[in-house]
Amino acid sequence: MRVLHLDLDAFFASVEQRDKPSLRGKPVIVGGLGARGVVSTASYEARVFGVRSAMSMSEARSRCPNAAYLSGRFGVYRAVSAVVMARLRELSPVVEPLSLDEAFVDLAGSAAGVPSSADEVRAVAGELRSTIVDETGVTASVGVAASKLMAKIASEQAKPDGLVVIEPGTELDLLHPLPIRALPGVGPATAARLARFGVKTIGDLARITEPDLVDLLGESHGRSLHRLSLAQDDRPVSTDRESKSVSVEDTFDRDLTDPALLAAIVARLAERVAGRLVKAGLSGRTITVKTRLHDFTTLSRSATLPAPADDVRVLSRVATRLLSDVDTTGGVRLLGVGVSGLSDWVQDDLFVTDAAEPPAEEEPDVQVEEALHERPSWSPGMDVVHAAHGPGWVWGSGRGRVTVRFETASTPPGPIHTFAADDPDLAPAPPPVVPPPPPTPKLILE
DNA sequence: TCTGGGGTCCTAGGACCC
DNA sequence: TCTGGGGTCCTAGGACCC
Repeated sequence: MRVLHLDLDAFFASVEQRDKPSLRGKPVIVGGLGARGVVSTASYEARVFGVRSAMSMSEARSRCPNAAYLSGRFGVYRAVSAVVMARLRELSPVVEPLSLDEAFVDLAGSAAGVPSSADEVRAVAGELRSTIVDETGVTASVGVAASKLMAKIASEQAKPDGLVVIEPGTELDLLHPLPIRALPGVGPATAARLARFGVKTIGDLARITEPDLVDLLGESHGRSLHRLSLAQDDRPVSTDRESKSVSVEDTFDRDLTDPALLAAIVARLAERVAGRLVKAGLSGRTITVKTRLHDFTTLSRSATLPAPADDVRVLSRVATRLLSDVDTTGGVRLLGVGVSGLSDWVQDDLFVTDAAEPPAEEEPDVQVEEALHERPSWSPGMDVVHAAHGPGWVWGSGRGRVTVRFETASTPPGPIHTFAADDPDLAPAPPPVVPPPPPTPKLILE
């Protein structure tokens, strides 16, 4: 009984009810309020009406028209979450957050050591739960068991606002009657596949031999589910998980078709990704553009650079080039830009101390040049122009016209103005104006 | 008005190398 | 001379999780 799993109950909705007493005891639904929003969290009062996470808001509204619909205040949720995580770290430094509202704790990392009896576990977990309610005003469900798997199953059983401790040796009694969907890693597709073989419960699953499961689900998935079905789980609680990708995506209220507009949007998404990379001190080699078409088919196009980049211009150029490989004529409902293959060093650093490196210095420019040659003369989101209104970004282009938004990194957003493509007023900006602002110099010490 | 946004991990095929 | 075998990297897609 060394692993503790904590899950805050209907977290976002609970925070809203805490801060707005008129919402207490009432159905509260937090999610996207736009035309294509989905439910992020439904309070327990809303769940009575069948409202669930990931359900479309339109369905939620028809099931529960009288609920309070809120878009969410993520800054507040982050702050509450930080308080909770801090309490967990007092219990043991070995904490693995899974999201804002969920974390594992390895109690073996605590100064007090692993609680030796179930009573002791109950005392520790009970105190934790009451501290959290006192300090944050939201309730937590807690599970404690010998492994991550069983701790998570236990906290699920404990919901809402409860505590379940699984004593060693009793795991299979609890696990085997549960539906296979209760196992982490069994989603709709895997459940449907297993159902065709009459596998409904975790106990059914445990009776399938490992080779059969591997045949059915593949090497990795088959092996791991076989082990989990027998409550065999030695995955460690790991504190320092480095992020592997950074991405940004937007779903539009209606499908978009204008190629110039799509290109401009991809360029802005690339800017947002670049901003987050720079802020985190990261750069990445592989750039991916995600496109969801009108019929929900999802395509991705990616390109890998010779060296990691975090530069807006590089990311924008590559992303728009990747988008141009996709047939968007039928309409696009979502665009996204992501960067993976991350490094925590920045290639164009001003002070590179290791003189032996790098040939990487030149190579990204080759990519940039290539990308440039494949694009029209005015590139949304990338080219900066200097016209009657002052400096601005090219926001859209095509069909003989160019849309300019008068804004640069150093000026606030200005008006959007449309020019004829051959308008003499439309001149490339002098080089010094080109954003982004110079990054603050970083010194590589190692 | 069906179906968000941020991630992780896996698979499969092809290129390329030894 | 008629066909290996393993490893790595890259791309695209898909399942899954919160």
